[in-house]
Amino acid sequence: MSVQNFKTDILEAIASACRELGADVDASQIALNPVPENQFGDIAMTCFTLRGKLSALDPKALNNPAAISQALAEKLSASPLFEGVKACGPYLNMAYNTSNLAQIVVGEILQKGDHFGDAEKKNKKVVIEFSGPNTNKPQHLGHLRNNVIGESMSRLLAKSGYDVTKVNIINDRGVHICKSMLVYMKYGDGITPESAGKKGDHLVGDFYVRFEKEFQAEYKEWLESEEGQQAFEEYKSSDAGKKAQKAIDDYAKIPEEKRKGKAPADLFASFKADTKDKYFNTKSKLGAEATDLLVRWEAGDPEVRRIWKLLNTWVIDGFLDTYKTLGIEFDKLYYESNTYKLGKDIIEDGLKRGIFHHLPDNATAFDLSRIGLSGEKIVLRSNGTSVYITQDIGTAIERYKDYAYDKMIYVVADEQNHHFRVLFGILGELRPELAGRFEHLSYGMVTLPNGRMKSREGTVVDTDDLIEEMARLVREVMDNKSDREHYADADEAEFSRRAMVIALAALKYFLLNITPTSWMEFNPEKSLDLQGRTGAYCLMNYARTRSILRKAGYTHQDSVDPAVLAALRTPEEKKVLMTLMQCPDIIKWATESSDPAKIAEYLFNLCKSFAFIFTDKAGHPILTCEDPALRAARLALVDALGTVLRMGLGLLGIETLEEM
RNA sequence: GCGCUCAUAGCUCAGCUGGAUAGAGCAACGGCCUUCUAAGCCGUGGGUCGCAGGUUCGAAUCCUGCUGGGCGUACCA
Repeated sequence: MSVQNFKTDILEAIASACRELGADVDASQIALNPVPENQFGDIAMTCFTLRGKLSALDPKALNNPAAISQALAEKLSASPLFEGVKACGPYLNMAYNTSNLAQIVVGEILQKGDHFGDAEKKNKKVVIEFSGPNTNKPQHLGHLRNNVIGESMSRLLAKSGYDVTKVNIINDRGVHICKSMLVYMKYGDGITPESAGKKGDHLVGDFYVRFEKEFQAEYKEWLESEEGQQAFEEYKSSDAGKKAQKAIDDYAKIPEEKRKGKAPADLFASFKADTKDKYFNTKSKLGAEATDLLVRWEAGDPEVRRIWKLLNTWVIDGFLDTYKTLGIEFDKLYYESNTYKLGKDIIEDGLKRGIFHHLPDNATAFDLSRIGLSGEKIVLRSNGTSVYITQDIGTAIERYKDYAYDKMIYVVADEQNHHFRVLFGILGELRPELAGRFEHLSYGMVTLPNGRMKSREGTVVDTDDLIEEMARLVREVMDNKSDREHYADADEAEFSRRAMVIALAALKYFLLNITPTSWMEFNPEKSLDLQGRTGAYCLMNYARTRSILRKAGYTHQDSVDPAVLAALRTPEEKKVLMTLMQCPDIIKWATESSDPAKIAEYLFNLCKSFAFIFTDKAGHPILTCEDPALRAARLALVDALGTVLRMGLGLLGIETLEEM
């Protein structure tokens, strides 16, 4: 008997009771709900939907949910599956037979171990792309959210029976990396990560920051120059300028007490923002130098390529370090420098097939009304060069050649929702057989208490720094613990290993605890917490299970005498059993809804159900339990719970500790 | 302007595809370390689910309108 069969049996018993009362009901149509606290039973069926269906009932009862519930309760009361069935108004409430539940749930978990909850192999290939860093600066908190979501989804998909391939696309080409290269060439003076004592990605990030600083200075000087002032005058009378002025005027008209939201930027500030790119591309000396590097890179200039290669190696080594710390490995790294030319021939082919068309200036475009959107999307510029979407089209099709995927998932922030709608729409037109295989796993931004992270304002939270800070905080808590005897036989290396495991657990749990689609706030003061619903709490409860089992001299057995397990029967034990039983459904649900937060929430609930028992030494003694059968049953329960906890944390990419 | 999206406790977030008295963590307050790890356990207070309608036996959940945020609407990536 497995948990799955048990659930099927219950649905079948209810369906059968319905049939006996004259309704044509199939078990698969029955939906059960949890029962609110303080109500009888564990699981309930709502009887409104059965109105008029139980033809065996007398006419007065036929449309009365309470009567229907009552009739079904009478039919089911003899079932050995339940220790009680009760009609509570229109609800049919059922209480599981606890001993039976214990035998089924604990029995299956002990037997399957970490494979508890595994779905059957689906023989479907999923390629999941995540991380996608740029090689001009280190990864920040936003990337970290992407990384942990991607990793967790990969594990969930594998657990759910898919054949998963994890890929990363490194954006190692473009004007952004040229900016860092330029600073290195101008001021680098032969510096290396070793000589600077820095990770390569951080060093190159410093170059990038230096570029932005120099550029801002140059831009400021221009803005103050006669030419800049004149451009400002022109801006004032331009459409963009008038629009900005109107926003400012409109805001000023609102009475002060009624003003909501942010005030619009002043006219000069909006001019400054509006003109920055134009200045970079047409006036700036530094801009010209960076763009020149890009041109030389594309032409294959050996010196530019050498420096590019050098810096990229530094950065990517830095990224690999960070991935290693995070416990993330990719099956394949794609590099944009190898893929950016892909897609052009596919566009040419699509043009011949009438999917794309030329605009008057010779640019190639896709008519978005073909996919229910409006406007046109340029897929090749008038000069014939690629845009962002061109290479995405090429890469998706190239990857199909590599992996013949049934599904291709892109873990990318929600600011690109529209881009992916367009991309998937175009791919569906180009390759109808691939339509429906693409999914954008869209996630929200991580904000700070005062808004979005802005590199210009230096408010970006760096991933490596954050991990280090978290580990430091964990270490502080460890060092201040009152019961240090638990660490007695650990050495310094073991301390710091544990601190790192806990720190990563805390960060990953924090990021995964919130539904990916929601934007989330990171508050440096409050978010680095080890109390309450956190990764540390889950790890601690796992360590508690291990500690008890160690002290009991317990050794895991794949099967335990059902008669022993039948000793479990308190409401709190039942709560644990019922939570354990949910596990496979939660995994399925989290996978289907692309939401690791459902696992995070589940694990917290599981821990809480155990924490009560663990601390209730008087009511639920385990080690000190005098009844040998009950002691054995509780130890088996602790083993089962620890197993599910370890497996579930694994789905979040969180490693456990035997002691903490 | 148009498209997408969000609005739930003081704060950060859940709410299982319409079900019973809307939950958790943090923060506040009160208990609990001679006994299985106090990074803990137990308890108390705190919500007209943005507003107004509609559908339904039943709405935080579905529909419409409104208000207010956010993102997008590039021959940038």
